[in-house]
Amino acid sequence: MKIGQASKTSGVSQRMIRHYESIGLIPRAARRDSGYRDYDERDVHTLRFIRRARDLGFGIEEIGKLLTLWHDRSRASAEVKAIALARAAELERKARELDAMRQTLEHLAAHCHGDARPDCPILADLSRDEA
Amino acid sequence: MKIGQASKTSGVSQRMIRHYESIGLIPRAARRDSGYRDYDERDVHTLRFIRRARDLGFGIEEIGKLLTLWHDRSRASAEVKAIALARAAELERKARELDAMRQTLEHLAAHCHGDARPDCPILADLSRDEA
DNA sequence: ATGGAGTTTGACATGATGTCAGAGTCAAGG
DNA sequence: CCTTGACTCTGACATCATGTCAAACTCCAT
Repeated sequence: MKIGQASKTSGVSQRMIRHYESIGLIPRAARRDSGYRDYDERDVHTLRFIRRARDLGFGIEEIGKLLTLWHDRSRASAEVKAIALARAAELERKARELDAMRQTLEHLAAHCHGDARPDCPILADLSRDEA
Repeated sequence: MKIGQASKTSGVSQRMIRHYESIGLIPRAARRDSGYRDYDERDVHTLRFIRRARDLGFGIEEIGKLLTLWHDRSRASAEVKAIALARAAELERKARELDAMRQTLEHLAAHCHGDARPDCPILADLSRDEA
C-alpha cells in the first residue's frame, strides 16, 4: 500500500512516516517503479507500535530501543520494564511540577478580587523584589 | 549595568534577554557608546517578572499580556485573574494527561516479569493489532 | 487523454533555549 | 602605552516533533 493508506491505518502522519525513515527509526521503505513508497502490514504494525509508544510519552530514542527489543525474540523483559519504569518516573516528576505550578496560580487567584479594582496579588507576586 | 549583571540579578540568561528584546516582549535596551546594552533596576525588575511568570508555566504571549496589565495602573484585576485561571486549568489538563500515561505504564510494568524471560506485556500492548 | 487525487522532495516555521564563532570593547596591571 | 583576559556584540546553527507549502511527478477513473 502507499503512504496515504499506511498513514490512515497506522495513525501516523505521512510527514512523520517520512521523518522516522529519514532519521533511521524505521528502515527505508520499499519503492515502486514510480518512486512511491510501498508498505506492507508489517510496516503498518511497526508504525502503530511507534504511535502508541509516543502516546505513552516515550521519546524517539527510547522508541528506537523498544523497537530493537521488540524485534529481538530472545530479549530479556527486564530491559523493557526498566525503560518503561524510567519513563513512568519521569512522567510523574513532570506531572508534579505542573501541579505545583497550578497550585501556586490557584492560590494567587483565590486572593485576587477579580473585579474592576486594579489590586491584584498575582501581579504583586510576579513583581515582588526578592529573588 | 551591562547584560551580564542584569542576567545574574534577574535569573534570565543573556541569550533570553536578547531574545525577548528581539521579539518585542521587552523594549529595546538603552545602549552605551560602545554598543553594549545598558540596564537599570526597572529593567531587571521586568526581567524578574518574566522569569517568575515562565516558572509558572505562562507562555510568551500570555506574559506579554501580563506585562501590559502590570504597567496599566488602572487595569481591572479580573483580566489578570482570568489569565491565571486559564493557565491553571491548562496545567491541570496536562498534568492529568501525564498521569494517565504514567498509570498505563505502571500497570503494564507491574505485569511484566522483568527478568531474563522474553515475555513482556509492555511490548505486547504496544504491538497489539487493534487501533 | 484529461482532470483530480495522491506522492515526491525540499524548504521554512514553530517555541524556548543552548552554543559557537568571529569581531569589537573594557579594565587592570606591567 | 600595550597586553591580556573578561565581557559583549551579532548571526548562525541545533534541538524535538511536527505542520505546511510548493513544484514536479504519478496514478486512476472517466
